[in-house]
Amino acid sequence: MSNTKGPDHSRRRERSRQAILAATRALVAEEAYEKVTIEAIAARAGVGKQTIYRRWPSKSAVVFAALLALSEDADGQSVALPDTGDLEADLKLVMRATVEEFADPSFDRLIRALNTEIANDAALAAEYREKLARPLDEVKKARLRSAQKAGQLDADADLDLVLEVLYAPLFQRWLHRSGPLTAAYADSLVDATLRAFGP
Amino acid sequence: MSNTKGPDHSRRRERSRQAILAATRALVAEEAYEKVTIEAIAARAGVGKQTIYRRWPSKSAVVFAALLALSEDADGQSVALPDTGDLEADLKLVMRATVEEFADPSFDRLIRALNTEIANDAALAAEYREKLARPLDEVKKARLRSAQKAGQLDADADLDLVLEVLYAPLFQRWLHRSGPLTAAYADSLVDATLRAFGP
DNA sequence: CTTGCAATACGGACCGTCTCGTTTTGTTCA
DNA sequence: TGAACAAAACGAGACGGTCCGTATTGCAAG
Repeated sequence: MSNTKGPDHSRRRERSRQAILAATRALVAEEAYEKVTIEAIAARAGVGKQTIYRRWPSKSAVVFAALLALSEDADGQSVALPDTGDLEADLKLVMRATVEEFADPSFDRLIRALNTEIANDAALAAEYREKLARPLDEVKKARLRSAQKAGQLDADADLDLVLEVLYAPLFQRWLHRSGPLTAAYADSLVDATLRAFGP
Repeated sequence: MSNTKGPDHSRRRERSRQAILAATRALVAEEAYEKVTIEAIAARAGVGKQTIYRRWPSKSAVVFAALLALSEDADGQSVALPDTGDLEADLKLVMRATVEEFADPSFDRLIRALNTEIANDAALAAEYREKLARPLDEVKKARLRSAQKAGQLDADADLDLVLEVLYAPLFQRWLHRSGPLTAAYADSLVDATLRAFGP
């Protein structure tokens, strides 16, 4: 009954949408961020500027959507942390992997662009926390809760605080380029966190 | 003998320089950062654009110089942390003060602008570390060394790591607006840090 | 034959460069 | 001492360029 009028143009819409997001990711990953303009994205995507403005209100929103789509593709896939029963080993594995991610120039540029937009747009920051940061944090907190049950972590620990102490130093060192991101550094963050919140 | 040629026009130079830096600070503190343009700075300072470009190569450099001048004014003044002999009390005092600083809207905008520029300009980031971050870190590390001698902190602790664990969570929570910055939060960071690096 | 689109023209903001004529400053000489 | 001068830095703003966000147009997918 519903939607019986007119042909289904949603496929065109979806194709151009994907072209725009892919072009945005490509440009952000390879160019200096100030060269990533709406006009450049449109040209790269083979799309009129109006088609971009029809969907998103600003460059920030496009960049965010492009990265959000990335994480949604990977959905249901690796959304679980290892749980071998050894919290220290599992965390070191994850933190070392994180360090390696940040070493990839494309990833670096992507996250740097995202952070630039987020730092100056409170609404976008809220959407980032809701749709990107929080789900990831929940996965990590699930692993920490498992450790609490196993007696490897203080049962009264504030898990948000634990995650901050674990990740924020890494993030800041990366953002400000204030020191090398090595596996040893990842390990020392895990060690410090476990000393602070161990049983 | 040297420098006998040409009159000393440094007074004019210095006056316009100060006008530019003051105008930049005022604009960054009160406007949305994207409205802070070279043309706006020049107009506010009552100065030609060329006078700005004669001294600094980019808006980033002007903004950085404006904030650097601020910190150099306060030089030799409060460049020491309290040392009552009680590390926990002293750190909580300092961290609570930091939390309050971030609550000031002008300070918030200033530091947010600085971070935006720094995150996307490696050369500027290096200058920031050298001239702003490092001196402050040295002051903090001096207090930590005193605590090490007093047996209140692990003598083998990596003091850079201690500072990161202490400050980075606060910085990240502020940057991403991911939670409230309260005195209780400041205290809990000190507590966690001291558990991690205590004697 | 309708609807969404690519392409492109448009006015506006700001960029960074470039003249202008003016003001400040130090020097020279009456 | 002070009037005249030359050098330097300056305020103002014109300029061509890029990108913005909007509006129009003709075409192609459905």
